[in-house]
This record gives sequence, C-alpha cells and structure tokens, in this order.
Amino acid sequence: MTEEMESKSEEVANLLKTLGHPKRLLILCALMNTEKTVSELEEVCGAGQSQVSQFVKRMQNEGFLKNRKEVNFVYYSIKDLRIKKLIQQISKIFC
Amino acid sequence: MTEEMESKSEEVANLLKTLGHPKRLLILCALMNTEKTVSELEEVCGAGQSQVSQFVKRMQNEGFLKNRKEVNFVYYSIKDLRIKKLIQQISKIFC
DNA sequence: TATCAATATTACGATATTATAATATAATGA
DNA sequence: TCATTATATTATAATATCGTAATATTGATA
Repeated sequence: MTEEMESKSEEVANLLKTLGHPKRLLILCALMNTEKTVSELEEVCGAGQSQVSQFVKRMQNEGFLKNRKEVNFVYYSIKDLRIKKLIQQISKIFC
Repeated sequence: MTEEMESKSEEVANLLKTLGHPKRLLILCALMNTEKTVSELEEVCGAGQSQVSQFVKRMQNEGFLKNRKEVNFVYYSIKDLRIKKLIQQISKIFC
C-alpha cells in the first residue's frame, strides 16, 4: 500500500464519516434548495442549538458548507455546485 | 421531520459510517476486481488478522460483501453488481 | 449602557469505535 | 489423534464521538 493510497483513503474516510450521521444528512438535504439559519436547522433535524452549531461547524470545516452572517443570524448553505452535485449523487446512490 | 425521513437517514448514515474508515475503504477497493482471503486483505490494508476479520464481518452485515469458504480459506468479495457500481460511484465522487 | 436574541464555544458524562491481544473454532494433513 | 493453518470470537484499554448543559460572544435595540 502506497503512502498516497493511505492518505487518500483517510481523506475520503473523513468525508464519509462526516456524512455518516443521520442528523447531519438531514441538514444537508434541507440545504439543497435554500440557505437556512441555525435555528431553522434545529427544527429540520430535531437537535438542540449547540449540537446544530457543532454539526454545521464540522461540515463547514470539511468543505461541505459555507455561511453568511446577517444581523445576528447566520445563514448556512451548501458550499458550491460541486458539493451540491456530490450530495445529489450520494442520495441517488442510497435512496 | 417524518418518521420515514428519520429512519431513512439513520439507515443511510449507517452505510456511510461503514464506508467511513480508511482500511475498510482499502479493502473494498481491493475487492473490486477479485475475491480475496482474509490473510490477503491483511496485506492490502495493513491491519492484523483479527481486525480484518471484524471489518469484513461488519461490511458483510451491512450488505457490501459476501464470502465463500474453500478448505480452510474464506474468500470475500463484493456482494453483487449493484454494490460494485455503488462503490465505483463513491470513488468517482471523491477521487 | 443594559438587555435580548442568535450563535458559538467549552466542558463533560455517556456511549461507540478502534486496535490489539488472547482464545476459540474448524478443516487439513502428518 | 495431534499439530498446523486460517479464520472467528471475545475481551479490553485507548480513543473518538455524541448529546447536553452551561457559559461566552456578537450585534441589535430599548
């Protein structure tokens, strides 16, 4: 096994792990067509404020999400078209 | 959020979690073209016998793999064409 | 300035996962 | 039968993740 395979497999595994949580998946699905605030996402996935904040932070760090601040709201959305298509593919594969 | 969405998201999340481990990914890739024994898979992913055995058991339980016993070897392989295509999609998405 | 609303961060116990070692099982061949 | 080989199972310590509560931050507004 090459160094490259090892690091690539870790990189991909990290992305898959981030996707591998039911509430994070629900958040991603909810963001497919529109941006949403943290409190809106709380309702979407039935998690508390703190947990949603942690979820979106992680997904942003992994490159899935971006945000935009407006007054004291923070709107999260899918980072770009590439990620949106990726999520569509994933959902096509598993659903 | 409907009951159905909740259970579907858990189901998909479980599949993604199973995929979300670097050595399990390496095992799946190694099985794309050919079946392999547990000891061959040890070399493929650089894990010990026990761990590989646990990995393939889990992936078999999740529906990714099947096995075939021959004398005292156990050959593991991708369960069917549908799963093979799924893994190809995943690797196309992330690589 | 004081307060409030929205979000982020931190802390922490509970639970799950990982990696490893030890042992068990099952089939083979001497 | 006994030893060997391949695999499976069990146990366990280390680590990671999850969910929750408490606190901090930030910007707006009274």
